[in-house]
Amino acid sequence: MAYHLCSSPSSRPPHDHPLFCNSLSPPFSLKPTPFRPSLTLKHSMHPFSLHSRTSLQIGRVSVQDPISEDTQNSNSSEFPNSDEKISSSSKSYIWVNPRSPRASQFRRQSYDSRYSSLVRIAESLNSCNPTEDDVFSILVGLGEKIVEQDGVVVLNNMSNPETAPIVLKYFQGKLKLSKEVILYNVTLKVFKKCRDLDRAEKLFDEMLQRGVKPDNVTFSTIISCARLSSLPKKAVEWYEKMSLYGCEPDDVNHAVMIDAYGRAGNIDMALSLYDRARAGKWKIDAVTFSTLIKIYGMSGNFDGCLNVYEEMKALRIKPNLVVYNTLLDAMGRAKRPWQAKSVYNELIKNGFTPNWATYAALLRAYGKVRYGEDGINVYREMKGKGMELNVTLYNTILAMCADVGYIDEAVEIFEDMKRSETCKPDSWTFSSLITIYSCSAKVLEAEAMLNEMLDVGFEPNIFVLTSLIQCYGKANRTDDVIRTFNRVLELGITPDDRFCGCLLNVMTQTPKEGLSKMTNCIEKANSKLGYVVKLIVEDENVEREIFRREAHQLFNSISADVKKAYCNCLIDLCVNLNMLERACELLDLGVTLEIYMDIQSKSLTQWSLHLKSLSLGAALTALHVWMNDLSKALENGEEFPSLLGINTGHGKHKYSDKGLAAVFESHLKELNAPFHEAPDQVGWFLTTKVAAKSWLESRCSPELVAAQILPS
DNA sequence: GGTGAGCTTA
Repeated sequence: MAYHLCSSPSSRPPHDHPLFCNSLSPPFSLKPTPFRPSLTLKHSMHPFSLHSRTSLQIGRVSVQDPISEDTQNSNSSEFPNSDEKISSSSKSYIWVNPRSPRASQFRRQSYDSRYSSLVRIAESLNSCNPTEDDVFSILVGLGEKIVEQDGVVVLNNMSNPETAPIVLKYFQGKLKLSKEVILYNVTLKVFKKCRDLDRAEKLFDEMLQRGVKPDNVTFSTIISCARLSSLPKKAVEWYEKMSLYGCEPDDVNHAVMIDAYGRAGNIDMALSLYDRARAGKWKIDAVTFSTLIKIYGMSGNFDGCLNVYEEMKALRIKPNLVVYNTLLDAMGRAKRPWQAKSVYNELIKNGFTPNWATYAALLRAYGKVRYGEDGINVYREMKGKGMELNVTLYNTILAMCADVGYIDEAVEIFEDMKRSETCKPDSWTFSSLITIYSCSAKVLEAEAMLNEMLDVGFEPNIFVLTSLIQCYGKANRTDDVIRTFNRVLELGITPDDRFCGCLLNVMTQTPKEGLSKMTNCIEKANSKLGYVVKLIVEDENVEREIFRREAHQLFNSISADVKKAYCNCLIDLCVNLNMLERACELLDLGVTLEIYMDIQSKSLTQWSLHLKSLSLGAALTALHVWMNDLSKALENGEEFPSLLGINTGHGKHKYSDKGLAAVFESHLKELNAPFHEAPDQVGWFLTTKVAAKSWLESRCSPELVAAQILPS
């Protein structure tokens, strides 16, 4: 089943990107900024330091490398199924020589038949009325010769939280129990299956009242019930209560708690339990290791993930597929596709067969960093193996296509999906396709896809409407933007930070006459943002301090992942309106609030300006500030380094073939600046100390430079 | 009688 690529990304027509005009369209990147862990994770006891290189860090795999096709290896069974959990403790009424080989077989058969009848009884108890009459009448069927173990087996196979306590009561009344705690524990297990922590807690109180002492199993069951009920903090509470009841946590309790602490967001505690587990030589299995990798990944400590992986190998614990998948996912989130590829190769080498989670993680890893070809290769590999893709996998591939701007490929995959017998496009699918068209301002196609979505019965959601607004904005159709915005309000959808960011981005592309309409929308969507925008568009004379204070308050009120996008757009708006001073003010605020990090850097040999992830307006503003700083340094007689450089990044942003680099090249020429593109360093413009100094000296006063970079 | 896993988007 060959997959044919209709076009390569480079065959798309170049995006028009003139320097200063209303079509100034900074590639609007709403990528979340890397998560910065608030806790420093110290693992002093680890045999591997967090900075040590692990086997997966060696060497970078080329993007162009084909993904290994060597995936036909059969999966060796890592964990033979042990099916020996059922102990034979029932009585046999026919004498068989206990030493004969037939004896154990006989015991087993006899027990199996008893066990099956107990399971059947449990099943009827799951569906009967929760009354003593009904429950007891079923249990009478057990006969008079019941033993404690019968109660354990029945309750252990139950799932009805209303009848289970009545069953418990029956056995308590019928038998003199020697291990009552076990009956309580299996009843708690029923509540755990139903994620009913309330009932579990009530039963715990009841067992205390009856004088039954809880044990470690009691606690691990309740703790696990809490974490399955998405109440990890409750899980922590119960764990901390253990010693009050004379229970010392054991291996199993710790393994559960590493997970529960991780889910409760208490990463320090999770890791310190892990440290204690290692120091105490407790048993830690592959599942717990995968939990640890996930915890490190969530905290943004991606080297920590690799170290855990190395550590488990050092402890001779065999990774399983889930460990590999978790690691793959973490490397994707870390934006390290080459390491994701290494993990993938390693799991293949070790004989595992990739499953959907493996492929989904790989696709996300490639999509995030726009490794389009690699992503499409994953799709080809899955199709080549005849894999049945599910909706999520299709959606992940389409999201990847949206990330890298593969329109034709997305359409083909969408058609393939519609032909598939096992899954149908859902609202996510349509949302991705609408996004793909919107990012390229293909209004007709986006609208057609919207109609197709409505035809099959999906309501437009905030994702779809955000994309459409972006589409109309790019196509300069302000009235359609306003119409769509009103539709959002009519549908009762609350604008979120990203939605407002999109409106703001549209505004940076809106011709002057449309600005007041856009301001109105933004005011309705977010009054704080609306106010700052109004100050920029309508109030030239507002005091600097007041403007800064309002902008500061705005940045404090929005989520971290949109701050840079907002700041970029606001600066673009200022630059579009010839307000360089305001732009500088916002850039400075952005630096102060650490929205922008390390724009300028100085080493002994090189001074640099880093413009990656800045919008065009923000980058030009930063250049202006840098040039002024250099002039000041020259005036002050500061020693210049041998090299000065500007890094614009590779400029391969999706949907924009002309990145910052191309725009800067011509802009630097206009300024007569002696910076030249470095042949061996993509995205770098370099100059020497001598050339820089003579150029700075030849420039007029800094004020005139301002005029030079502004649109005429 | 006890732990326990990857699945999404602007």
